[in-house]
Amino acid sequence: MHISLRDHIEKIVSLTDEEFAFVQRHFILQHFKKNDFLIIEGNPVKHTYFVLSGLLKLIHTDAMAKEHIIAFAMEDWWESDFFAFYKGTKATMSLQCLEDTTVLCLTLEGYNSLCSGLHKMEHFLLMKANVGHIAAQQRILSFLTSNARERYEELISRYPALYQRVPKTQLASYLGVSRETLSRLSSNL
Amino acid sequence: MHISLRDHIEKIVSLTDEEFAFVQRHFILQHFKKNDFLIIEGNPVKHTYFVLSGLLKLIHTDAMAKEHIIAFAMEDWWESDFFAFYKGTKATMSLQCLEDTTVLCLTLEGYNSLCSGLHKMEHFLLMKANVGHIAAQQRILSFLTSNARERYEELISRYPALYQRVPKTQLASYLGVSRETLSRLSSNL
DNA sequence: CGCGCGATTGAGTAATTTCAAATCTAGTGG
DNA sequence: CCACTAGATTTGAAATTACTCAATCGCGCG
Repeated sequence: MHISLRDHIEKIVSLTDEEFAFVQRHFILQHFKKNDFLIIEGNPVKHTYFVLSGLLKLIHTDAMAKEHIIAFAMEDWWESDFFAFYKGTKATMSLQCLEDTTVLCLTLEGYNSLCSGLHKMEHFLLMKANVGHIAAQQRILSFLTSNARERYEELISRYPALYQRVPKTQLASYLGVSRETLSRLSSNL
Repeated sequence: MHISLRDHIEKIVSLTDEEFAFVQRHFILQHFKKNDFLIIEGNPVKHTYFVLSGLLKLIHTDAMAKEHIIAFAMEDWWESDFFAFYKGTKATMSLQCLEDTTVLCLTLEGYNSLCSGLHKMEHFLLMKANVGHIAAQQRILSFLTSNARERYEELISRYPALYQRVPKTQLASYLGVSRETLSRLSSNL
């Protein structure tokens, strides 16, 4: 039960069969098991990933070995350590499976070839980057304006599926509170 | 003493004189005074802005009339309420001058004309959007991993100029702490 | 049954907020 | 030059919020 890459792209730009064939040649299909790493902090970042099914977390591990979740990536999302991916530097974040996950992989060469070979795809990627930027700004805003309880409510109302699919500990790590605090918050809603 | 738009663009893609002339026709130059608003919450968003000189803040005002700073925009930065700009909806953020400021304004039509008329500019804008996305993610990460003192130190080490140019109250509002807390933090560094 | 993981609860501590008051500073007008 | 004012900053004290550490609970699974 996978999202179709073509449908995903055609939400933004329409493609001929020929064009889509060109696009498709740039991607490699890969399967990962729960807890597998797609990107490991300190290693090079070979790909940006389009999630067909499953669930990923983009994390950073701090000096005290505490894990922080920068983003979840579910079906139909793109994710990577974008800075390291574009710059060719070592990853400062890891990308790990919360569930068995199927992704399409795109290399930087593929990315550039896609942009220069098919204008529409550059436009598509521009729209995607803008959406990512906007989403990140929204999250910053929720850190500024909302306390832990409100952020928790926002999260589960926006992504009800997450509540079912991931342990509360992971939600706490995304919200920036301890698991104990999150537990106390959810007990008296 | 302005940044040159052409230099700014040519950091990423090179342009012929002819191409730059085409680009330039899309922008309007505007001057604003300290405290003026470029975007007002609840109003339509006509432009995205490239800052030539001065300093802006992108803010959201919450239910208790408390102001939160989502971003500063200094020389050489692009800023807008991007969601409202792209979607043509009402602004959920305001954009206001912290100093007298000169900007180049680009409408959505201009943006689209630029993208379709000159491929290189679409690539340029894609790079800019990616940088914006990455910067926003970094800020999320600093909320997750750092306490107020650490965020404050990061901020002034990354943007020492801000320390001089804006009142501490504004820095507090960017960092997500009360001005009193920020004052106590800076007193015992 | 018993293990292991995740979730909960309690108690004490640390960080931050709020509200109020006191200071400080730069600019203005006399 | 001084007095005055508005804005910005600092300080104090009490209240709130979240954290840590430790113990306990609940449940699915071999």
